[in-house]
Amino acid sequence: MTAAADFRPVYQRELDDLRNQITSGQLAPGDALPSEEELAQHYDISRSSVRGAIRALRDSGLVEVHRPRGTFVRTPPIRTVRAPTERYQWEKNRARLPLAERDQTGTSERESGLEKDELDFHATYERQSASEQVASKLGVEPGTEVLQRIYETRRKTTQAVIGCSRSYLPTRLIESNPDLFDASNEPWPGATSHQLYTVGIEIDTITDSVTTRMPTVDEKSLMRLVDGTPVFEIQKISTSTTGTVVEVSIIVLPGDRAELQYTIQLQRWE
Amino acid sequence: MTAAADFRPVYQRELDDLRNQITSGQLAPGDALPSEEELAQHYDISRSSVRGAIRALRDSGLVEVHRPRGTFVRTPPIRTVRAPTERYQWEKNRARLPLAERDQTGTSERESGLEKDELDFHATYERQSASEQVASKLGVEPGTEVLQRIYETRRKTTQAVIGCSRSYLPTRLIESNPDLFDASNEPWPGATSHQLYTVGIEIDTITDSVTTRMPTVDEKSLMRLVDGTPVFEIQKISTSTTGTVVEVSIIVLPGDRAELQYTIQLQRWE
DNA sequence: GAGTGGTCTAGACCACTGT
DNA sequence: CAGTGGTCTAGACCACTCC
Repeated sequence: MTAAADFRPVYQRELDDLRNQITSGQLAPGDALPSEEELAQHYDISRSSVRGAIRALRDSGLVEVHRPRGTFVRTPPIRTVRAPTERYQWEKNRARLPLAERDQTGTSERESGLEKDELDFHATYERQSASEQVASKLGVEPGTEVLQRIYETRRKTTQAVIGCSRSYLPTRLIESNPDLFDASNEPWPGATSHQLYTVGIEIDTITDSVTTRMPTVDEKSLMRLVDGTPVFEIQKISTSTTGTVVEVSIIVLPGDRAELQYTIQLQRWE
Repeated sequence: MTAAADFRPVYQRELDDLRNQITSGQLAPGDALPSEEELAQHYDISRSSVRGAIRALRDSGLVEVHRPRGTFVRTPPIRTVRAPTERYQWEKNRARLPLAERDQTGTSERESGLEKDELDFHATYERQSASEQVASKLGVEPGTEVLQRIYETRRKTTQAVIGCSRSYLPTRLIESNPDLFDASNEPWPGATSHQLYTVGIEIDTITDSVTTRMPTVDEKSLMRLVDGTPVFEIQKISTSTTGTVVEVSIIVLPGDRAELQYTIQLQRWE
């Protein structure tokens, strides 16, 4: 039914209308949208069509649903800057400091801008044989024994995961220090840089390969991601001063709350 | 109707089933899914519910729809690696080479792995007053005159946009060379590095701030993105050897076909 | 012309929240 | 208890492509 002056799908009118109201600020962040029933009556369309429009708004991150309270204009999330260029150097410098200083601040606190007691940190260790993918990155044969370490940092208040990483180290490189196989030593003061330092390894180069994708179902609920939020996946490869790949990490970060900052210093002319 | 042995939504059974078939390889990339009607009969649910499941599969990038041919298992797209760490240095080095050498290969070809004649390159220039956002990045007063340059690189065959960037230069810095205001000189051999070289500017540091988000409606159709594909947005800030910000660029890349690779060289111990 | 997915309607019941 | 969004059904018509 209804006038067909418009050739586009019925719900487009509602979609455009709401989108305009939001981007123009007529509907401010935090404001509630009318209920689906009300919208259906207002635009004289069925509730299914209303839901189509709202889905489009969700997918583009403009609104979020708090069931069963209603649908609200989304407050743009604050992005935490992660600056690997400086961060990795900072970590390396800390590795040779005395324990007292290494123990001061962990990397997660430094970067998230949160205090130690606002964060829950969790580490799981497991000896594994390297999958094909990990092996090829590490430059070892598939099946070679590696130590898998899974790190999760959560906000204490909400228990939402802020960042999650899986790290792989060939066990052969680190077996001279049995402490490195014991997860209960985490959080290790001075992080991986210091752990490797105890077995005589110095990191020379780190390569971050950054990709973006939609989260898996698990990641979505773990990180409390709203619909239409992508994630960063960073593959971090650390090479030692002897040219060996010593660690591969896969880091997943919520795409709406993270910003990655890389600084490239160019060589001077002349 | 139907047995309620399962507490989850009706379409979950179909969703899990199809997801397994795809990840296990039972349904290979390129294979067609059964039609919505067939699926509805097979799982004994309504077509709307089938569509819910298919939408979830699309959103997680597992299938794509070629209307009205059918729904197909998606072939994982090939990611083109973009390595700014080397790329920016390469561009800078080229700036002082003779014209003949600068003219050889452009940056877009080098990085996309495609030949010059497979790409369509388009540039638009416009003098503007700086928006608040651009001005704050450039470190100038809002309203200061800037040159906006919009670059679009398309695949010649499909006309799909491979990358799009908007660059802003304060006109004051470059007014000594009128050629720099003429878009018909694009593609300029040696790119921005050489353009700035002609007005005596040497770039010292470049900072890339990488974020990820869902594309706007326009970006989605321009880049021919399938549903559930995020984009990278890179804010590139170039600083000259005198410490002045000379260029701000905003680069948007398709998230399913791009990979960003940054290399961090650490200082040696001792 | 057959078959596909896109859109749409007009109903219905549910779990959950806040009052 | 009222009101929300989530799920679901059983129909319908359409534009489009491929044969």
